[in-house]
Amino acid sequence: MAQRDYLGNFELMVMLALMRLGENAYGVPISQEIEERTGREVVLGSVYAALERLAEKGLVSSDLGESTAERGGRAKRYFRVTPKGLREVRHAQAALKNLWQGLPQLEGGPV
Amino acid sequence: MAQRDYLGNFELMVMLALMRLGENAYGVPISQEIEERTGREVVLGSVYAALERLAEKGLVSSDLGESTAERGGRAKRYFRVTPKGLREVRHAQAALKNLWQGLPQLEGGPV
DNA sequence: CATTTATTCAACTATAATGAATAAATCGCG
DNA sequence: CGCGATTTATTCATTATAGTTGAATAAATG
Repeated sequence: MAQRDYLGNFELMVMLALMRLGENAYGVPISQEIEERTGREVVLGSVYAALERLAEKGLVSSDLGESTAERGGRAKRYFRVTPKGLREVRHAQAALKNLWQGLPQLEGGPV
Repeated sequence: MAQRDYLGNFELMVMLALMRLGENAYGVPISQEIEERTGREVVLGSVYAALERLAEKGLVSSDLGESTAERGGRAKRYFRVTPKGLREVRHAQAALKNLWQGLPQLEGGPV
Protein backbone atom coordinates (compact mmCIF):
# COMPACT_ATOMS: atom_id res chain seq x y z
CA MET A 1 0.00 0.00 0.00
CA ALA A 2 2.34 2.71 -1.22
CA GLN A 3 0.51 5.39 0.70
CA ARG A 4 2.19 8.65 0.02
CA ASP A 5 0.18 11.51 1.27
CA TYR A 6 2.89 14.01 0.43
CA LEU A 7 2.42 16.73 -2.12
CA GLY A 8 4.12 16.09 -5.41
CA ASN A 9 6.21 18.79 -6.99
CA PHE A 10 3.60 19.89 -9.46
CA GLU A 11 0.78 19.60 -6.98
CA LEU A 12 2.62 21.99 -4.70
CA MET A 13 2.96 24.46 -7.54
CA VAL A 14 -0.73 24.27 -8.26
CA MET A 15 -1.55 24.86 -4.60
CA LEU A 16 0.70 27.90 -4.48
CA ALA A 17 -0.76 29.34 -7.65
CA LEU A 18 -4.20 28.82 -6.19
CA MET A 19 -3.33 30.68 -3.03
CA ARG A 20 -1.92 33.56 -4.96
CA LEU A 21 -4.85 33.88 -7.31
CA GLY A 22 -7.47 33.95 -4.59
CA GLU A 23 -10.90 34.63 -6.09
CA ASN A 24 -9.83 34.11 -9.64
CA ALA A 25 -8.41 30.62 -9.40
CA TYR A 26 -9.52 28.42 -12.24
CA GLY A 27 -7.79 26.38 -14.94
CA VAL A 28 -6.34 28.93 -17.29
CA PRO A 29 -5.02 31.52 -14.80
CA ILE A 30 -3.56 28.77 -12.64
CA SER A 31 -1.69 27.44 -15.60
CA GLN A 32 -0.48 30.92 -16.54
CA GLU A 33 0.62 31.72 -13.05
CA ILE A 34 2.83 28.66 -12.94
CA GLU A 35 4.23 29.36 -16.38
CA GLU A 36 5.09 32.94 -15.54
CA ARG A 37 6.67 32.27 -12.19
CA THR A 38 8.60 29.13 -13.03
CA GLY A 39 9.35 29.62 -16.69
CA ARG A 40 8.25 26.14 -17.53
CA GLU A 41 5.57 25.28 -20.02
CA VAL A 42 2.39 23.93 -18.52
CA VAL A 43 -0.23 21.89 -20.34
CA LEU A 44 -3.73 22.62 -19.11
CA GLY A 45 -4.61 18.98 -18.81
CA SER A 46 -1.88 18.55 -16.19
CA VAL A 47 -3.37 21.29 -14.08
CA TYR A 48 -6.83 19.78 -14.14
CA ALA A 49 -5.48 16.35 -13.35
CA ALA A 50 -3.57 17.69 -10.36
CA LEU A 51 -6.61 19.65 -9.18
CA GLU A 52 -8.68 16.50 -9.38
CA ARG A 53 -6.24 14.58 -7.24
CA LEU A 54 -5.99 17.40 -4.73
CA ALA A 55 -9.75 17.62 -4.49
CA GLU A 56 -10.00 13.91 -3.79
CA LYS A 57 -7.54 14.28 -0.97
CA GLY A 58 -9.48 17.17 0.45
CA LEU A 59 -6.73 19.71 -0.08
CA VAL A 60 -8.77 21.94 -2.36
CA SER A 61 -12.46 22.56 -2.88
CA SER A 62 -14.29 24.03 -5.82
CA ASP A 63 -17.55 25.45 -7.08
CA LEU A 64 -18.91 26.50 -10.40
CA GLY A 65 -18.96 30.18 -11.25
CA GLU A 66 -21.68 32.07 -13.06
CA SER A 67 -21.35 31.85 -16.78
CA THR A 68 -20.42 35.47 -17.27
CA ALA A 69 -18.16 35.27 -20.28
CA GLU A 70 -17.56 38.05 -22.73
CA ARG A 71 -18.33 35.95 -25.73
CA GLY A 72 -19.63 32.48 -25.10
CA GLY A 73 -17.66 29.98 -23.15
CA ARG A 74 -18.48 27.40 -20.58
CA ALA A 75 -18.74 28.26 -16.88
CA LYS A 76 -15.57 28.30 -14.83
CA ARG A 77 -14.82 26.01 -11.94
CA TYR A 78 -13.18 28.01 -9.17
CA PHE A 79 -10.82 26.38 -6.73
CA ARG A 80 -9.55 27.29 -3.32
CA VAL A 81 -7.23 25.74 -0.79
CA THR A 82 -8.81 24.08 2.24
CA PRO A 83 -7.38 24.44 5.76
CA LYS A 84 -6.00 20.93 5.42
CA GLY A 85 -4.49 21.94 2.12
CA LEU A 86 -2.82 24.96 3.65
CA ARG A 87 -1.30 22.75 6.30
CA GLU A 88 0.13 20.47 3.65
CA VAL A 89 1.64 23.38 1.78
CA ARG A 90 3.26 24.65 4.93
CA HIS A 91 4.72 21.26 5.68
CA ALA A 92 6.08 20.89 2.20
CA GLN A 93 7.62 24.33 2.37
CA ALA A 94 9.12 23.75 5.79
CA ALA A 95 10.61 20.45 4.69
CA LEU A 96 12.34 22.03 1.72
CA LYS A 97 13.57 25.02 3.65
CA ASN A 98 15.02 22.77 6.30
CA LEU A 99 16.86 20.85 3.66
CA TRP A 100 18.33 23.77 1.82
CA GLN A 101 18.88 26.28 4.57
CA GLY A 102 22.50 27.12 5.15
CA LEU A 103 23.78 25.46 2.01
CA PRO A 104 26.42 27.85 0.66
CA GLN A 105 25.86 26.66 -2.90
CA LEU A 106 22.33 28.00 -2.74
CA GLU A 107 22.68 31.24 -0.86
CA GLY A 108 21.94 34.60 -2.36
CA GLY A 109 18.23 35.10 -2.84
CA PRO A 110 15.72 36.35 -0.31
CA VAL A 111 12.96 34.12 1.04
CA MET B 1 6.82 11.21 -24.97
CA ALA B 2 6.14 12.42 -21.46
CA GLN B 3 9.57 13.96 -21.15
CA ARG B 4 9.76 15.72 -17.87
CA ASP B 5 13.25 16.68 -17.09
CA TYR B 6 12.15 18.40 -13.91
CA LEU B 7 13.23 17.19 -10.53
CA GLY B 8 10.58 15.31 -8.63
CA ASN B 9 9.89 16.25 -5.06
CA PHE B 10 11.78 13.38 -3.57
CA GLU B 11 14.60 13.67 -6.05
CA LEU B 12 15.09 17.27 -4.99
CA MET B 13 15.28 16.20 -1.37
CA VAL B 14 17.89 13.62 -2.20
CA MET B 15 19.94 16.21 -4.07
CA LEU B 16 19.80 18.61 -1.16
CA ALA B 17 20.77 15.91 1.33
CA LEU B 18 23.67 15.03 -0.92
CA MET B 19 24.91 18.59 -1.03
CA ARG B 20 24.69 18.91 2.70
CA LEU B 21 26.51 15.68 3.42
CA GLY B 22 29.47 16.40 1.18
CA GLU B 23 32.10 13.68 1.52
CA ASN B 24 29.90 11.32 3.45
CA ALA B 25 27.00 11.00 1.06
CA TYR B 26 25.87 7.42 0.67
CA GLY B 27 22.62 5.54 1.14
CA VAL B 28 22.12 5.44 4.88
CA PRO B 29 23.19 9.00 5.81
CA ILE B 30 21.21 10.42 2.92
CA SER B 31 18.12 8.67 4.15
CA GLN B 32 18.73 9.86 7.71
CA GLU B 33 19.33 13.42 6.65
CA ILE B 34 15.99 13.56 4.90
CA GLU B 35 14.21 11.92 7.80
CA GLU B 36 15.68 14.31 10.32
CA ARG B 37 15.08 17.46 8.37
CA THR B 38 11.64 16.71 7.01
CA GLY B 39 10.23 14.49 9.72
CA ARG B 40 9.00 12.01 7.22
CA GLU B 41 9.92 8.36 7.16
CA VAL B 42 12.18 7.32 4.34
CA VAL B 43 12.61 3.82 3.01
CA LEU B 44 16.14 3.15 1.83
CA GLY B 45 14.98 1.59 -1.40
CA SER B 46 13.40 4.87 -2.43
CA VAL B 47 16.67 6.67 -1.95
CA TYR B 48 18.61 4.24 -4.07
CA ALA B 49 15.98 4.30 -6.77
CA ALA B 50 16.07 8.09 -6.89
CA LEU B 51 19.87 8.10 -6.96
CA GLU B 52 19.81 5.69 -9.86
CA ARG B 53 17.49 7.93 -11.86
CA LEU B 54 19.53 11.02 -11.04
CA ALA B 55 22.72 9.29 -12.10
CA GLU B 56 21.16 8.33 -15.42
CA LYS B 57 20.25 11.94 -16.03
CA GLY B 58 23.75 13.07 -15.18
CA LEU B 59 22.72 15.02 -12.11
CA VAL B 60 24.85 13.01 -9.70
CA SER B 61 27.94 10.89 -10.02
CA SER B 62 29.29 8.19 -7.76
CA ASP B 63 32.25 6.03 -6.90
CA LEU B 64 32.89 3.13 -4.58
CA GLY B 65 34.62 3.80 -1.30
CA GLU B 66 37.24 1.67 0.37
CA SER B 67 35.77 -1.07 2.45
CA THR B 68 36.82 0.41 5.76
CA ALA B 69 34.04 -0.74 8.00
CA GLU B 70 34.34 -1.22 11.71
CA ARG B 71 32.90 -4.64 11.62
CA GLY B 72 32.15 -6.19 8.29
CA GLY B 73 29.90 -4.57 5.79
CA ARG B 74 29.95 -4.06 2.08
CA ALA B 75 31.73 -1.09 0.50
CA LYS B 76 29.86 2.18 0.29
CA ARG B 77 28.92 3.95 -2.90
CA TYR B 78 29.51 7.66 -2.48
CA PHE B 79 27.50 10.20 -4.42
CA ARG B 80 28.00 13.82 -5.29
CA VAL B 81 26.09 16.43 -7.24
CA THR B 82 27.39 17.30 -10.71
CA PRO B 83 27.48 20.88 -12.03
CA LYS B 84 24.44 20.08 -14.10
CA GLY B 85 22.77 18.72 -11.00
CA LEU B 86 23.50 21.89 -9.07
CA ARG B 87 21.90 23.92 -11.83
CA GLU B 88 18.77 21.82 -11.65
CA VAL B 89 18.53 22.24 -7.90
CA ARG B 90 18.87 25.98 -8.24
CA HIS B 91 16.15 26.10 -10.84
CA ALA B 92 13.83 24.02 -8.74
CA GLN B 93 14.48 26.22 -5.75
CA ALA B 94 13.99 29.43 -7.70
CA ALA B 95 10.72 28.18 -9.15
CA LEU B 96 9.31 27.39 -5.73
CA LYS B 97 10.51 30.61 -4.18
CA ASN B 98 8.94 32.60 -6.98
CA LEU B 99 5.68 30.83 -6.41
CA TRP B 100 5.51 31.26 -2.68
CA GLN B 101 7.22 34.58 -2.14
CA GLY B 102 4.96 37.24 -0.74
CA LEU B 103 2.13 34.90 0.13
CA PRO B 104 0.89 36.12 3.51
CA GLN B 105 -0.37 32.68 4.47
CA LEU B 106 3.20 31.41 4.36
CA GLU B 107 5.15 34.20 5.94
CA GLY B 108 6.97 33.86 9.21
CA GLY B 109 9.99 31.62 8.84
CA PRO B 110 13.47 32.61 7.69
CA VAL B 111 14.87 31.50 4.35
C1' DC C 1 -24.97 26.30 -35.98
C1' DA C 2 -20.34 28.41 -35.83
C1' DT C 3 -17.37 30.14 -32.41
C1' DT C 4 -15.45 30.75 -27.96
C1' DT C 5 -13.95 29.40 -23.47
C1' DA C 6 -13.42 25.90 -20.43
C1' DT C 7 -13.28 21.19 -18.50
C1' DT C 8 -12.98 16.16 -18.84
C1' DC C 9 -11.12 11.88 -20.58
C1' DA C 10 -8.11 8.11 -21.89
C1' DA C 11 -3.77 6.29 -22.69
C1' DC C 12 0.81 6.50 -21.43
C1' DT C 13 5.27 7.49 -19.04
C1' DA C 14 7.84 8.72 -14.97
C1' DT C 15 8.41 8.95 -10.13
C1' DA C 16 7.97 6.99 -5.64
C1' DA C 17 7.21 3.28 -2.13
C1' DT C 18 8.01 -1.17 -0.23
C1' DG C 19 9.84 -5.43 1.19
C1' DA C 20 12.63 -9.07 0.04
C1' DA C 21 16.88 -10.64 -2.08
C1' DT C 22 21.63 -10.29 -2.85
C1' DA C 23 26.53 -8.73 -2.04
C1' DA C 24 30.69 -8.01 0.17
C1' DA C 25 33.13 -7.47 4.00
C1' DT C 26 34.89 -9.02 9.00
C1' DC C 27 34.75 -11.76 13.18
C1' DG C 28 35.06 -15.66 15.87
C1' DC C 29 35.24 -20.40 16.78
C1' DG C 30 36.04 -25.25 15.69
C1' DC D 1 43.36 -21.54 8.90
C1' DG D 2 38.55 -21.89 6.89
C1' DC D 3 33.94 -21.28 6.95
C1' DG D 4 29.60 -19.94 8.62
C1' DA D 5 27.27 -16.23 11.39
C1' DT D 6 26.92 -11.39 11.45
C1' DT D 7 27.10 -6.76 9.81
C1' DT D 8 26.54 -3.08 6.58
C1' DA D 9 25.17 -1.84 2.28
C1' DT D 10 23.15 -2.04 -2.36
C1' DT D 11 20.08 -4.00 -5.89
C1' DC D 12 15.82 -5.85 -7.59
C1' DA D 13 10.93 -6.70 -8.59
C1' DT D 14 6.50 -5.18 -7.87
C1' DT D 15 2.90 -2.07 -7.15
C1' DA D 16 1.03 2.52 -6.46
C1' DT D 17 0.84 7.31 -7.29
C1' DA D 18 2.00 11.51 -9.90
C1' DG D 19 2.58 13.84 -14.12
C1' DT D 20 2.12 14.40 -19.41
C1' DT D 21 -0.25 14.76 -23.58
C1' DG D 22 -3.56 15.57 -27.11
C1' DA D 23 -8.02 14.92 -28.37
C1' DA D 24 -12.86 14.90 -27.07
C1' DT D 25 -16.63 16.96 -24.91
C1' DA D 26 -19.43 20.65 -22.76
C1' DA D 27 -21.75 24.87 -22.22
C1' DA D 28 -22.29 29.29 -23.27
C1' DT D 29 -23.20 33.42 -26.82
C1' DG D 30 -23.32 35.81 -31.31
